[in-house]
Amino acid sequence: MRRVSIEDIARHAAVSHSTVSRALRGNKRISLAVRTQILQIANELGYTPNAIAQSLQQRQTNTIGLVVTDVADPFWGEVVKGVEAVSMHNQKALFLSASQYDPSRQLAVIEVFHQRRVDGIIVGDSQLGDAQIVRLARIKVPTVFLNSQADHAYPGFHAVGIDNYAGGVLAAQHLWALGHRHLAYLGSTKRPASNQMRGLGFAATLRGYGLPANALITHHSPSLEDDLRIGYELARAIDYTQTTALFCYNDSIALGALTYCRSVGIEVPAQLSIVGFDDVAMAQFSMPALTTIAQPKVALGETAMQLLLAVLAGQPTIDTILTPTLVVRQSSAPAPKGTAQ
Amino acid sequence: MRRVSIEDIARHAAVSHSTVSRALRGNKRISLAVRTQILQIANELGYTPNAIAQSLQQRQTNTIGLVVTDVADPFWGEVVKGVEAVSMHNQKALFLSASQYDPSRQLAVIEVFHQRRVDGIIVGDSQLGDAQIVRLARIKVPTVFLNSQADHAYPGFHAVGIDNYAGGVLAAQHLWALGHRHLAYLGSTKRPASNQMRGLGFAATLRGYGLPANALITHHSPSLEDDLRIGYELARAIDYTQTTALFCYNDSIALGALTYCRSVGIEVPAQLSIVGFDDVAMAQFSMPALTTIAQPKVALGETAMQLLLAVLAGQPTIDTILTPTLVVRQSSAPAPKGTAQ
DNA sequence: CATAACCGTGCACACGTGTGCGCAATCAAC
DNA sequence: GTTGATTGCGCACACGTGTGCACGGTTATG
Repeated sequence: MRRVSIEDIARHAAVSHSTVSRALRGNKRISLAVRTQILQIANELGYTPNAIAQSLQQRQTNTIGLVVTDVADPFWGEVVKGVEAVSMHNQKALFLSASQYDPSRQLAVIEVFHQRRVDGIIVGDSQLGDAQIVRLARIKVPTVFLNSQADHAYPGFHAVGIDNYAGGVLAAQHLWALGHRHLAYLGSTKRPASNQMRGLGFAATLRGYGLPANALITHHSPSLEDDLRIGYELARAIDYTQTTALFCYNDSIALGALTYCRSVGIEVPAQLSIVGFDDVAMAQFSMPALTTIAQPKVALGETAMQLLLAVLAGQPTIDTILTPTLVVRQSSAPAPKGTAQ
Repeated sequence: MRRVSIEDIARHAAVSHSTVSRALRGNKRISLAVRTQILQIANELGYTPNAIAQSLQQRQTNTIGLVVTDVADPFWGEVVKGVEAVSMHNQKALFLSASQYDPSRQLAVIEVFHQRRVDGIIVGDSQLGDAQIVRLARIKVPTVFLNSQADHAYPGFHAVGIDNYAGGVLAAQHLWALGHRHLAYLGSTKRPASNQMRGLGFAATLRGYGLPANALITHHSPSLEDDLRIGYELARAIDYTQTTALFCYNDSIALGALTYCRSVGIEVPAQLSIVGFDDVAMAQFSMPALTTIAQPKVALGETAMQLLLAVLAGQPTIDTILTPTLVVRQSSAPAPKGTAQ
């Protein structure tokens, strides 16, 4: 039942465990004859190095922890994919945990990671409050925040994210250019910061164009339900005798809204334009295909992991803010005639 | 820079590290006075137990490894969610890795897990060949296969999955009852075993009803591309002057097919019925909402993890096969008149 | 009062690995 | 033949934790 260790190999080869260790690591001071013999014995015995013992010795685990809000969310699925790919490629094992949008659970997960002595941590969609951050800062584990919902400006903390405000601006420019003059923003209370920035960029841009304040409606769902359902419910609350365009916090909400529209016979995009956010895989295959503000999701994950690796290597780093892009598809079109002011 | 250990606490409390260890673990033999003092010092010093050292000592890491084909796939996202939830709830940390449908990479990941001395492994969608399985069997780590693509009958190997054949039967019964007499199956070559069973259950049932062989077409995409795109391409190859119903390997393929149909003006379900498989979140929000064979995805992940925990606890276990269910929505309807033979 | 029972704590080892230092043997140089 | 350098390997320790055993001290018992 016991696993084979370098000690066992040493016994078979009639040498000390030190010699075996050096031979396996390719140390030059071990003679070729002994080295090849040891390698062969190791192979015969089916030796697998014990990473736990190595970690203890080296005070480094080659392990990183990733905490996201929900693995089943298509957005985070892609982010995780990016993180995992870079992580794997650099021989780091990846701990994954989900916080279910619960800040206290987010912190709990991080502390478990710390117990496991991960070399670094990536926190997706951080919703940690100040008190929790202070607690976190004490453990001094290099941490990268990915699309954080707050500014965490501490030494040892780094960030990767996208420019949510710019995303809101893009949506506003697009819809304004199409002639829409009564619009609504369907937001998410689960992610307060990014929600606010997207809405702000959207609203400020429209107001800059001269849109009166009462021509822009903002709705946020208070619930923690599935985003698709939230979109469905929020869309139901809109007065479509006026509103001709929806900008949604994300694609799931947009798709939920789209579903509502089709169920009550509102034609998209003829009567109503809908713009989403994220560009999840499904967005290009919905009917009509969804116009959306695309986040480079996989790149976001990759960048976060690369940033963390750079931090671990002691290289100087700077926080990264990626820029979203407008992807025009079929869910947005010129405003119906007679609706412009 | 060094982390605080029980040795440090011992020095502050003027006791030995043994006493500290026992105090922290609540050993009855330590006096209350000493215990409370030690706990306080530990708190002040910001002590966090070193799980690595504990793992080495206990020869158990409280860690499990999960390998799936693609984290960004909505199906696996939900499965991972289930695994993670149970794992977390039982104080086990979860290593996650993706194999990208590459069997050799799947094996490589497993060996990394073994190096890390995980207590158990869950392999999703296993595509390991016999040689690889033999190799795997040598390391003797309790392993659960989840929706495996092959029979891996070895001691220490367990399995959780769904009855793919029964799923095919359900689809056939449903479409036959609606009067469809010319049908097609759109399959996936990426998952040979489940693909075959779903197709077989479908075909055998139809043949049992008396459907002639040439009235059932089967298409498999050879590529490893995105499933949505595969569905789009496969749907394009069908002759719709005859075929009135599609049964698809999974929902992504079905949604891809649906997209194709709408792009060329084929009305679903009036002209064509489509049935998917999996019941991903998106299925209920597509237009029309997708009739599908539902897999209990989260339950699948939960069950796999619970089975693994039972194995680790030395309890007797039996492999589990969950049953899929038919979910009727709007993408399936009676066959158009005049098409029945 | 002597002995036994019990309670609280420390010593020492184990888990598996890597490495600084020393030591013996071989070899080259003068 | 002595010295010095070089090569190949083992000893011993460290990483942080848990635990069997022993040991000293206190209390109960006869």
